[in-house]
Amino acid sequence: MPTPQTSNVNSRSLLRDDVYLSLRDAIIDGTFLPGERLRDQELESWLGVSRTPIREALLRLARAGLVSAKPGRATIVAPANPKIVGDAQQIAASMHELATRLAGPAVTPDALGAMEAANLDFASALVAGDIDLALRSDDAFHAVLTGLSGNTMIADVLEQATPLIRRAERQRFASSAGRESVEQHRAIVERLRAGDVDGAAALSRDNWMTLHQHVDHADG
Amino acid sequence: MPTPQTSNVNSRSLLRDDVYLSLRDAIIDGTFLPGERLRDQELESWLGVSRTPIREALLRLARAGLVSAKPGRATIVAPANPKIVGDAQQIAASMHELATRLAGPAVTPDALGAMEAANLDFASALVAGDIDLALRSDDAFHAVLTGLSGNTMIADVLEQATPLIRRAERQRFASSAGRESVEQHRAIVERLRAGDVDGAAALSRDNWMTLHQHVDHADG
DNA sequence: GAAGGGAACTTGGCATGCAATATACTGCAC
DNA sequence: GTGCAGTATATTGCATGCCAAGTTCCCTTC
Repeated sequence: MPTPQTSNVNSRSLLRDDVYLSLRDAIIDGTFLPGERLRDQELESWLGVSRTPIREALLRLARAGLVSAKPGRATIVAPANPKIVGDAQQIAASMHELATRLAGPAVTPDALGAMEAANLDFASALVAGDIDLALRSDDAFHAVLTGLSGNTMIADVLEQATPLIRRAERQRFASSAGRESVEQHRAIVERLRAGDVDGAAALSRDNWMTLHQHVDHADG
Repeated sequence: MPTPQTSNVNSRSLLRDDVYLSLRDAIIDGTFLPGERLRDQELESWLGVSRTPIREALLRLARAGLVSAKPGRATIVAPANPKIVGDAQQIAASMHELATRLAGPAVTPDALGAMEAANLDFASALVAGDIDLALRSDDAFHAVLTGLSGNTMIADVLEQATPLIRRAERQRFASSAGRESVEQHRAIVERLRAGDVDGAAALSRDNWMTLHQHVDHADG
């Protein structure tokens, strides 16, 4: 469990954001299992903060689909629902397709280099079986394009849709899916280098939809 | 200004949701102007509820980009930024394109009839100059497809991206843009009726991007 | 012994009080 | 007169208390 950092006062960090990140990561990495009840009081003593920032964070998590809050009854970690994960991946695929299309004209050799570097990290992390690093490298790869797109809302939507996907991926991460992704990443960079923005955008979408197929067979 | 409904107790309606809707509509219809300060205390006496549900609603509005919260300083209505509105419209266009593509196979004659009816309401509302009814009819038109898509997250994302667009549209609603939309709606229904899902999806996207052009010249 | 009802406990939603910080104003010095 | 510093106020973030709704368990009754 990550220690809550309450001593960081210079950047005016908000407790509710820290709590959100802590809970989000805990749900993604399986510290809190699907269906598990999240009692305010437990989280209160767990994170060392009051109920207010915790409830604000839980509201965000509920909107992201990671927790399911039944007013007056209970707040539980959202059960792993393949249908919902598929929905989230369709959203993510559309966003990455859009980001790639928008980033196309702004792509520089440096950006392509960064993407290749992230893809290499991704590949070696897969070989080493380091799922954590693999997912972070995957994020880094796509973050190049979302950043270059110039549309800041894309990141907001993705930040809302991706956690659900990540949790499912982590639960059953088929290395074959990862290896396919490495090849798809390479193809995206190649298309961008060739100036084929439409092709790169389609590949970005496919990249997120093919991952979907592996998750689709999961059942919580 | 809408009167706050606090007497509705039968359906376990949450105060924070009522507050969110009230504030959202007030910002969209110009009751609260861009840059205007939103003091918790004022809203407290305004809506007749405590600060807690108000702050929870403001957090949602901040994530939707309708309010800009500077921690410890002030919370203001987000200034009308054409760039941000354009970003939101790219998101909305992608979502509607995706929804149309997904809804394609599930489209029924009844659904097409509902869309045509909504489009007629939309057209007559434009003629009558009833912007409120026009926007609601436009929503009803597209809601048919988002509902048929089977992807519930699409509605969530749209509910987050659309208010920004609606506010801008309302500020300077060129009736010409509306008339173009009527024709585009008709074309979408026609393509769906002909079984051309790809064409309908492309038109759905274009429909939201062309609206964008009219908003783009606005400046807050 | 089983089923129904009621009471107590659990839990989350809402209200309110406290603390910290940013801004603005005022007073003093140069 | 201007610039800086100190203080006061206003406003948000955080903590806590209260209340209603739901669930569970036990007691009573058939």
